[in-house]
Amino acid sequence: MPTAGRPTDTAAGDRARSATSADVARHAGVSRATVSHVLNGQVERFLPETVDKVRQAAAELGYVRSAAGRALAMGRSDFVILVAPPTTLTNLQDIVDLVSGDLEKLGFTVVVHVSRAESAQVTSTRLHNLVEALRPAGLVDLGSLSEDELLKFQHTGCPVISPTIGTGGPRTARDDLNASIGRVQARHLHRRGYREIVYAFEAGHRDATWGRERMGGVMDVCERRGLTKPAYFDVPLEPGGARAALAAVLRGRVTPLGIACYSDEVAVALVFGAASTGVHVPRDVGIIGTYSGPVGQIVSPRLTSVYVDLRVSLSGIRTAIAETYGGILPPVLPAEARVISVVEGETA
Amino acid sequence: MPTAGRPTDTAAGDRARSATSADVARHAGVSRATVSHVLNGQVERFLPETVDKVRQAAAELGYVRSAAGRALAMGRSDFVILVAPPTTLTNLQDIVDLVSGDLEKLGFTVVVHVSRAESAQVTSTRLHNLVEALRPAGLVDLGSLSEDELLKFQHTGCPVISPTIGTGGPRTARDDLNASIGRVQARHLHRRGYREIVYAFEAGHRDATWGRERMGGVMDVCERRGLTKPAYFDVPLEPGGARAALAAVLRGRVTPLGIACYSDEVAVALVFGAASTGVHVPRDVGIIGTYSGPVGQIVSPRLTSVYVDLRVSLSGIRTAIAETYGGILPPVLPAEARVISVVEGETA
DNA sequence: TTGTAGGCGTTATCAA
DNA sequence: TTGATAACGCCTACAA
Repeated sequence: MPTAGRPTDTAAGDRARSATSADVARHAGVSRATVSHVLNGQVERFLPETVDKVRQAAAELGYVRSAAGRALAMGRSDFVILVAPPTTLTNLQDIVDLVSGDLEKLGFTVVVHVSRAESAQVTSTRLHNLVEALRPAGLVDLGSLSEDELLKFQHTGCPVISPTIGTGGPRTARDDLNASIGRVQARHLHRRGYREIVYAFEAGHRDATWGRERMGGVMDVCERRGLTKPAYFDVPLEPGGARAALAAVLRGRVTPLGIACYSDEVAVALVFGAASTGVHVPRDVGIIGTYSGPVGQIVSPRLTSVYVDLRVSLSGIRTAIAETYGGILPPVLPAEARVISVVEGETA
Repeated sequence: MPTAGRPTDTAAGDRARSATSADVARHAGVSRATVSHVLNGQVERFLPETVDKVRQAAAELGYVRSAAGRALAMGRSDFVILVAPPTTLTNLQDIVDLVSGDLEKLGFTVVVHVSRAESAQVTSTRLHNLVEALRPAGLVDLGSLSEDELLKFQHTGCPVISPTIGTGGPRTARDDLNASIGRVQARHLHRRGYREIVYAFEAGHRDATWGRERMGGVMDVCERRGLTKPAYFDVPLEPGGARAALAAVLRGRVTPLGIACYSDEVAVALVFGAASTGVHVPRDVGIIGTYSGPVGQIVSPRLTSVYVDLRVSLSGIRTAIAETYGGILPPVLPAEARVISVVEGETA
């Protein structure tokens, strides 16, 4: 409930109250109902002449129907909330592009809700209020919402699209993508001969979205293959800190150590930390990151990393969108399109 | 106009129509008007007992007032649109945190609109529709909107907050921040003894937001100091490409060359490209980036870069928010707080 | 101190 | 083929 004092009138005084459907109706010499019908595509049942008049009037007046009015009448707005995970997503832009491209073609308006850092609790409440207030046509989760939350939102009557639900799979789809990242990392390290594996978080972000899931995947593989249960540690993204962290994990070890990293940044920090300590990569330690932008590939040594194909991993969501709203199905991806693949670098 | 077929009813059937103010009124045994008043802070004029009843009822029913209804009645919603620039903003999260922290304390809900890649034209239209439809309480521009657009939105009656306008300064505030980045880069390179300077864009992103402005700053300094007008070139974020690009600019040169880069990624790519070609940094070429995450600081050699302090550079916007809506002014920053500073690394 | 009534812009229903 | 009319949920003068 805004405490707001009226924002100072900044612009020129002719504050043009935007055109309403009544204005359009008047301008076209028809009734509001007609305007509504025509503008909603019920063109077939009107004289072409009438249709034109209405459209023209609307165009001339720059009429955009009020979301409020429409939402009120329909019980649901045309907004789709895209929930961005509280992760440093280097390519949020691209994701939004892909998703909202589909949706806007269907006449929806995408609005992004970025989860704030705070407690999960607070964040959840904020989103809940947003949903309750906006009555969106849908909620697109990129994978950061828990199943409980998803169900709660669905229960609101708001269709929910998420990797977890959209794929029709069981509750595991989302965890699975991230667990898979971990698994791929672990398998690669193991294949490369590292018999002991640890997991590296970014300092201060151990609870970063999906961190646990990814490490879970690593543990998974280790357990199945009879390796010792992986330890984990935090890496500050700053030379001294990274060096110290690395030194600490290596203390007392003799056999080569494989390090699966939460992100490419963490991995790069470790790689250079190692170099500056005389630890040889990949002989003494193997380091594999998680692709998060080009960083890892423009440095030398080139980072070994796990790449998640955006197009592929989003195709589940895009399909779900198409199914839910009757849009066009996204292009079918070649069978060999892999969501996760290893970028073979020089560090593991 | 959504073509949407009704989204399949997914959840259990007890689709709880959310509580309305009428429900709350009934539940509390008062009239809807009373509910409205109380919930909007007109507490003083009611019996404390009544106030409690209402609040309790609202809480019990999980009542959240409909944005639609409110917007319709008020002519303006409680949403504030935060326009994110079409740039890879590593820390969009942080920015949103800072800005929406202020706003949410005032009862507004922040919603992010990320400009898509497409043509400026299309993007502008999308935003325009969003504004027209949402009738937001305000529009916070992070600096990607042109003055014309800003004015157009203001004209809609929507208070606009932006670096350009918020600071009360002339049209230059925003350009200035970016031009300053360029100027600082150029000055640093010049001070370090590079007598010829060029500008490096990221390949495929020459039109990235602010790229021109930044290069403008570089040219500015060069001109004023009598250096030759800087050339510019594109750097692919990939080892081979970067190497080739570097080779091309260096061809035929003999004196040390200073390179001001659009981003740290570009800078890092060049640094490693140079290393692999036997070009010595910083002796043969000096490279200075623009801080965009920790990348530059975790590699060796540590990148010399220009750092833009988010807190400081956002304080203009936060102040504008406070002034516009009567919130609390952001903490006064120490005088020496510099928006832009040079991170002294080993590459220039 | 509380309630009544009218209107905000749109859509759906039904009558003309 | 069109147009009245009644919701939708909320806010606010104004009346009680």
